[in-house]
Amino acid sequence: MENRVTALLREKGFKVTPQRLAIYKVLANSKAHPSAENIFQQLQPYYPTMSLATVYKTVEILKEIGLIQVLNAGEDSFRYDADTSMHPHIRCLQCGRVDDLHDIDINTFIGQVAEKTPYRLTGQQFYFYGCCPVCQGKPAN
Amino acid sequence: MENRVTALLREKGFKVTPQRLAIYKVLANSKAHPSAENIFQQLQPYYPTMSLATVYKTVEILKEIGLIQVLNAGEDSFRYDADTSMHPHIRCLQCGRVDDLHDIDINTFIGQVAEKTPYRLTGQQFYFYGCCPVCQGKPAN
DNA sequence: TAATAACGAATAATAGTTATCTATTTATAT
DNA sequence: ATATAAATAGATAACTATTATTCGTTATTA
Repeated sequence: MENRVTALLREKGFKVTPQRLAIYKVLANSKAHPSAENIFQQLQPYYPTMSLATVYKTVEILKEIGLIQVLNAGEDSFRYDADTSMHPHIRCLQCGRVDDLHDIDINTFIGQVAEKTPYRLTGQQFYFYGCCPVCQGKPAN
Repeated sequence: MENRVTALLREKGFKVTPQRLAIYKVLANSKAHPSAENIFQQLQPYYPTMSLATVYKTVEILKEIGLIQVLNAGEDSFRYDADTSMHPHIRCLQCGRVDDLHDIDINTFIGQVAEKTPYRLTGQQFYFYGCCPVCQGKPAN
């Protein structure tokens, strides 16, 4: 799996560095859709000299070569997801966690839009909002 | 229509000011989903002393009392929409315009998600991306 | 019309992100 | 392995959207 990243970076003319592999690995091993700040903090113990700018530059590259997707779930910062398959996301308005929604048929929905809009479609993002199971047990803030 | 806004502001304990009515009117008369900066510029000729902070505070209030909805179509700024009905949006990746998508059945899609997720759903936003009819005629940038 | 609570404008502050600069590191060909 | 050229990482400054603060002004209510 690390080879695939290495190969793709080289193929697209980017150099392979430990930082880039580490940042991708954080995303590949997480289902929490971390933000740049988040990735930075997770790597801090292992790469104490790495700067936040490096994280931003790297996720930009990873997005460009199609290894990750960028999420904008109405927060003040972006999140990143190594699962590039097309799937909706859901955010808990109480605790802020963002989860994947899998096994949902999105194709009929997309097909419907494709039929009706004069746009040529190239992509889409679906965001749901609500209260996660954990927070349903807590008193509403 | 202006009476509805006036009444709702008062009812919720907010004062009715010319600036607030003007900002709402800009949104109500537009299908372009303007940003705060945009609203500010449109009102500049008529309210030359109005500050951008006033626009931000006002859209926050308008959102709170349910007169508008806030869009986050993956740009660096938010957009505002006086059409609070639940409808998907589509953004042209070339020129940046954002259009409404109407007459789309979103309920089966939402129903499907409601069934599968353990979250309690409270809302959703659907964003499509592509190339608008105008830009399809232009050379790709 | 007076009292009071909220507001608008100006400004400063904040936060996320991007640009710049230079020493260092990677890739490639010897 | 090593030298070389190109790209990168880190530090820092800059930038932009948004939010907070302050104070004179205005809308509401009686």
